[in-house]
Amino acid sequence: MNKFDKPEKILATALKLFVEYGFHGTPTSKIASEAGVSNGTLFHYFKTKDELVVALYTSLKSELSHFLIAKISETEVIKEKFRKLFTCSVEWAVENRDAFYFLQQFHFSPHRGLVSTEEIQQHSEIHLTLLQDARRAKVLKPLPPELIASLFLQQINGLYQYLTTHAEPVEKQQKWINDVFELTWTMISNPEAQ
Amino acid sequence: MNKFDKPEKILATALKLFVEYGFHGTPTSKIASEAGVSNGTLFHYFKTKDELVVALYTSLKSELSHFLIAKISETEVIKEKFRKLFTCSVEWAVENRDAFYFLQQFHFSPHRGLVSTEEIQQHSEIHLTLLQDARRAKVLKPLPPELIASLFLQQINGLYQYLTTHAEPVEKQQKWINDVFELTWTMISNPEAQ
DNA sequence: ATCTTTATTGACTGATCAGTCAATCCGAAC
DNA sequence: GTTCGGATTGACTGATCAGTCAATAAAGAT
Repeated sequence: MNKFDKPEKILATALKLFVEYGFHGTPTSKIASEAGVSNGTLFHYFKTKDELVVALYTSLKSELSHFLIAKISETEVIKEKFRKLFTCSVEWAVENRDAFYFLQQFHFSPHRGLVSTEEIQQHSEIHLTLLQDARRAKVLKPLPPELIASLFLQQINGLYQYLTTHAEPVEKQQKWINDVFELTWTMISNPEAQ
Repeated sequence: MNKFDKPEKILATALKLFVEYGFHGTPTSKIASEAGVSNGTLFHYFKTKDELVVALYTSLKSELSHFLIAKISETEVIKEKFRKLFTCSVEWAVENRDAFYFLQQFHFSPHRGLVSTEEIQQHSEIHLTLLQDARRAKVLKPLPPELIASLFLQQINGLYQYLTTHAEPVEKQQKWINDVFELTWTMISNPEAQ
């Protein structure tokens, strides 16, 4: 194995094990051995176990973030940007179940406090700017932006939950994703304007 | 302290500590000492730490469940039942932040597998029967019931998230709760029938 | 070729902690 | 007042595991 791959391999292995056994249930020794490196190497790249957990979180967050930014910049109309954001988020979540699950797991763990607020906000920058654009264009209901953001994100979550627990053919999945997006859009958009 | 209070006191203390430090970050010894009992007493009432975690989960779940059932049985019209279910869930969540947070934390932890599927379903019985009633009355959109349930639950979640991170006067909170319920209802209900 | 830095190893340690247990305590029953 | 079963205690243990370290190897640098 190329040395440059090792930290990546460690992160990938940690993800798999954390999702299966939790942070506590996964000893660093097991991560190291399953990743095919020695105990010491793991601590060479990540000073502590906590640092490894946080590194995994930021790595996945920015992966998702870049993926979404790339997809969204292709479109122009605001509603279509929202649609892209929605569908791509769900698709990424379903195709990277472990990663998406881990992000939730992390969110509801004390490790969350180890990530600075700025870093967290930097990753939801897309959502915020898109929301501001929509606000300026007056296409949104008169609700607090943060509330709209929260509802929007939880719709993605709800869909992820459903799709990962009910096996369905891909076309059906696509249909639900589009249907739920339309419902969500009706929910948050202002019928008066636009 | 009355001996009958001890298991309850242990559960309450565990809740507080689990939310603050996580399952792993909370030694049983700390739970015992903060609850004002000895190490041995804790293990007298709960054979293992895992059993304590699961006991806390089922205890909170059934507390919420009974609370909701009591509130809902007061009303008759289906939409009003949904409204009650929604508003009461959110209010309970906001007034029992730690408890609601813990339920999520538990949900995204390996402990989840320790609770039998039947037990989990038993606790969401209200949601399921209400959903079946609504289905029979044909007031819902033609989507899979589980998908509707998931979206409904995540709306509660999104609102909880917003309300717990943005301090607002109680009247405002009430307004958002009602507004979001109406939005949710429009989202899941069939405008044709009713 | 020599020197310096960085990567890698795995045996080791010190601390932590879940769970045990023998001993006491307490209250209820009769 | 004696008996008996559960409640309570806290010191103790065996196992686990995060993180160290001294030694070795490999990779660059000049």
